[in-house]
Amino acid sequence: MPELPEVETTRRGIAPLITGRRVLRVVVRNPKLRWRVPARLARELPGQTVTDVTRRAKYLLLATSTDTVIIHLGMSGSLRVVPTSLAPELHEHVDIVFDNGYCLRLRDPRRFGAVLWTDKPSEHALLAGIGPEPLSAAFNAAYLFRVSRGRRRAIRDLLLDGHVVAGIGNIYANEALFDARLRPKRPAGRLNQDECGQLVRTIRATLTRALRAGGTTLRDFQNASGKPGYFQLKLKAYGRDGQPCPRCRITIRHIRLGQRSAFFCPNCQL
DNA sequence: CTCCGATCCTGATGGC
DNA sequence: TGCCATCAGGATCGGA
Repeated sequence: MPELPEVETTRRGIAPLITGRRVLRVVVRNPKLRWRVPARLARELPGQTVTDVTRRAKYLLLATSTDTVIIHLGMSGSLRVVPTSLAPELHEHVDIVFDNGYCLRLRDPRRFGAVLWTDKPSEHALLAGIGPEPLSAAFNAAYLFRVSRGRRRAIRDLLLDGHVVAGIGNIYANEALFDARLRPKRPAGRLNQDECGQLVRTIRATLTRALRAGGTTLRDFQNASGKPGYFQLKLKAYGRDGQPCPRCRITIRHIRLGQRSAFFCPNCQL
């Protein structure tokens, strides 16, 4: 489940390999992803040179002088730079072929990902309105306190809302709440300023540590070199139901919150 | 405005 | 052994 650390790990892996490379062609073996891969992509991109590889929330943005390719890894997506001659495997749906014999290859078994084209990224519906990056100064205690006022929804769900804060998925939301000693279902509007500050700090720390470990690999995630991340070894709450809390040894509990799992220690998270 | 459920998809897993 | 149901979940959409 690529969240911010996994997408950023992917960005760092592919950026040095494709920046400055000219696109020869785009091969779309299966256009049916979360949204249909636009035909315009294969028409417009050839001949253009990748000038920049950036990330916003969980979106990877490949920029040329005039266009931007938007890539989302969904739940099961991964990107690798491989020799163009290497035969694609099942679920390897899109290649962006470069002038040096290599291509950027998207694998996405569950096809929740996306490959889109835009010439005005700042106005694109998916990118406009995204909340602040959690590792930026704009995401701070005052901001979280302000946007959570009057909200009755569970704090776990507020953290998953990309319009509130970018790039956090279920794994890191649960982990940050564990470290902040806050229950996933606490109504967001009930957090005081100190708790908001604490949560901002644990979100930052969790994402930073995950980034250092190369992300979390539960099943599908692999970085641009095909290697897994290692943060799953450090998870304290997520997926650990029935096992002892690393703080107090009480058994970690699993509940269903909305449509998703939540994990917490019933003793030390309030 | 806010919130929640439904939706898209495939592969792994567990029960019978 | 095989079959079927369930679950994983990012982000949008529509309706309450």
